[in-house]
Amino acid sequence: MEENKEEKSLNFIEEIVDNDLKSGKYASIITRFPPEPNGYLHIGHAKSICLNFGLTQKFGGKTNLRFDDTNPETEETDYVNAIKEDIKWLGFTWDEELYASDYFETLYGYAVDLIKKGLAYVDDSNSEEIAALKGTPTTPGQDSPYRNRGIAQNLALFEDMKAGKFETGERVLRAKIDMSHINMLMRDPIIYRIKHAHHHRTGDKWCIYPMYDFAHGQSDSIEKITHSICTLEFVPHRELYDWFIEKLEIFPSKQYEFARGNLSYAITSKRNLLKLVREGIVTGWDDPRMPTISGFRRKGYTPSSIRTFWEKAGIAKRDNLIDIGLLEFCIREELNKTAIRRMVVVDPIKLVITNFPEGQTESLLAENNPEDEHAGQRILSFSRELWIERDDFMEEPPKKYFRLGPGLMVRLKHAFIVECERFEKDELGNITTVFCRYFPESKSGHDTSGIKVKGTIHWLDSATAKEAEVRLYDRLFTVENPGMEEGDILEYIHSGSLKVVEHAKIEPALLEAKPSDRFQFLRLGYFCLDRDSTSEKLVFNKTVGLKDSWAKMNQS
RNA sequence: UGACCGAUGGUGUAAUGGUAGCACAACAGUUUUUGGUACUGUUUGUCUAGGUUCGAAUCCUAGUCGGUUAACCA
Repeated sequence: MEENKEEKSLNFIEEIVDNDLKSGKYASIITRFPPEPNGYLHIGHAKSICLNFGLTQKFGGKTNLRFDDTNPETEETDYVNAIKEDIKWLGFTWDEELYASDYFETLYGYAVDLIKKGLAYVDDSNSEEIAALKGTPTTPGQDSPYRNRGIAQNLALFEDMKAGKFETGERVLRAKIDMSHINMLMRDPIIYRIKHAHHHRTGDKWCIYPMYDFAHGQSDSIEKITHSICTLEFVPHRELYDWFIEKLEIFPSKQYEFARGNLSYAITSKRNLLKLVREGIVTGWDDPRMPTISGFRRKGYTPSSIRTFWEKAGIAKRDNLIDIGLLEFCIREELNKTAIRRMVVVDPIKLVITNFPEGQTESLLAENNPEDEHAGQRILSFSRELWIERDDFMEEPPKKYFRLGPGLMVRLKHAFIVECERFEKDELGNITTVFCRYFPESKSGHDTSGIKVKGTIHWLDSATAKEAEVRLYDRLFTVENPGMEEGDILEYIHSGSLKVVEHAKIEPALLEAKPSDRFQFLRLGYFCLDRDSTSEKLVFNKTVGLKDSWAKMNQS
C-alpha cells in the first residue's frame, strides 16, 4: 500500500548520470562547484550548488569545491572565505577544497606539451591586432604573422614570458587550431597571457596566467571530474574543452550545460550586484534586499527553503524567469510550521478599555505556535490601555472591513472581544485613541458571551510593551526583469524597498530573542533578529509577509 | 548575416511514439480566536505549416520567435 509513492522524474542531467552509472561508464561520479572568487554567491549560484552537490548525494560520489582563480586582478581571499561560508550555510560539504591556481605548474607543462606538438605558438601581436585578424561569424579570420614560428623558438619565447622578460600584454600564447573555424572560439584562442599582478594565493610567483578555456577543463580533468556542469553560455566552449583534452591526452571530463535560473524582481549579474554595493544603494553584499545567499540569510531565509525552492524550480535548458513568489512560498511554508508567534505593533495607536479598572492587570495564556503543540505557551498581560495597529481602525470603514470602527466589534487575539464606542483625533486628523468597552465573559478559551465577531486583531499592553526597530523590506526593483531593461539598472530601484520603523511596540518575551530565532509577528509576517541588534536596541528584519487577501482585495 | 541552443497554461517543470500531469500564481468555497494555516473545487497550455505513423508535445522538413556567441573575463 505504501509502495505507490510516486517517483519524481529525473531531470536531464540526473538522467545522464543515471545512464552513465548503469552502463558502467563510471563506477562513481565526481562533480565540482567552481566559483570565481571575485564576488559573493547569489541565488543563481545556489542552483548550481544544489545541482552539483545534489547529484552526488543522490548517486554517490564526490563533489569538490574549486576556486577558478586564474585572473589575479579581480580575485580576493575575502571572497573565498565568504563563498565557503555560504556553501556551508546552505548545508553542503565539499570533499576537497581546491584552486585552479594549485595547477599552475601542471597547466604550464600542458602548454609546453602543446607547443612541442606544434599546437601552440607565441604571438607578439597586441590585443587590437589579434582582434582584427579574428574575422567575424560570417567571415574567416586570418593567420597571425607569428603563427608559423618554429617549436624551439616558441618554447624559448614562452619561457621568456614566464620569466618575466616581457611587459603585461606584450605577448600571448595561442592554441594553433583553425583561423577559419566556424566556431570563433576555435580561431586560435589565447591560452596564456602576461599579467604582472599579485595573485591572492601564488603571490608574485607567476606573471603568466592561463585563460579560462585553458584552465577549467584541465582542472576538471586533473580532478577526474566525470560530469562538469555549467550554464548555457558555455555551450560553444565545449568544442574547445574537448579539443584540449584530446590533444593533451588527459582524463576525458565531459561538460554538460543547463539553463541558469533567473528570479523575478532580482538581478544576478555580478557586475550590477557590485554596482549596488559600490554606489551605496544597499548597505553591502549581505543587505537583506540583495539576491545574494548572504542577503537571503540575513533576511531570515533558511537553507532548506532555498534548497526546496531550487528543487521545485527544476533543471532544464530553456531560458526562464522564475516567479519570486515561489521562493516566498517555500520560506512561508517552512516558517509557518516552525516560527514562534509574537505580537508586534508597528504603527501604534492607543486603545482604551473604558470599563476595565485602572491600575489592574489581567494575565492571559497564549500559545506560541498553533501549528506546533510542543512550542508551549507564554503569558500576556492585559490592562486598560493597549496598543493596536493603526491599520486596524477606520473612521469610515467600507463593507467587509472586519476590524475596528465606530460601533464595530473585534476580538483581541488571546484576550477579549471589544466594541468601539468613540475615538479621538489630533489636529492633523490622525487617529490617536480609540475607546472601547470589553466583554469580560468573552475571554479566550472561556467565552460564554455568545458574541460572534468576524475579525481578530493583535495588540499589546501599553504598560508592559517594549520597543524595537523593525526593518520592513520590499522588492529592490520596480520591474519584473531588471536585467533585461534598457539603460542603467539604478533607474529601476524601488524607493520603498526599505522602511525602518524605529519604535515598534513589541512583546516583552521578544527581548530574549537570539540570533538564530525566527518569529511570526502575528498578522504581519516572518521576522528575524538582525546582527545590528545591541543590548539596548533590538533590530528585526522582515523575512516575508504573510499572505494578505485583504490587501489583495483592496489593491484592485 | 553565420553557427549553436531552445520553444508545453500567467510562471516553473513533467510526460523518453500511446489518457498532456505536478507545483506556484489566480479565482471560488469550507474551516478558523492570525483576512494566516489547512482542506475542496475551478479556469488557463503543446510556436506555425507540412510530413512519417494506427497513433506525434515527442520523430523528420521548413518557417517563426527567443537566447547565446565575434574579452589578453569566467
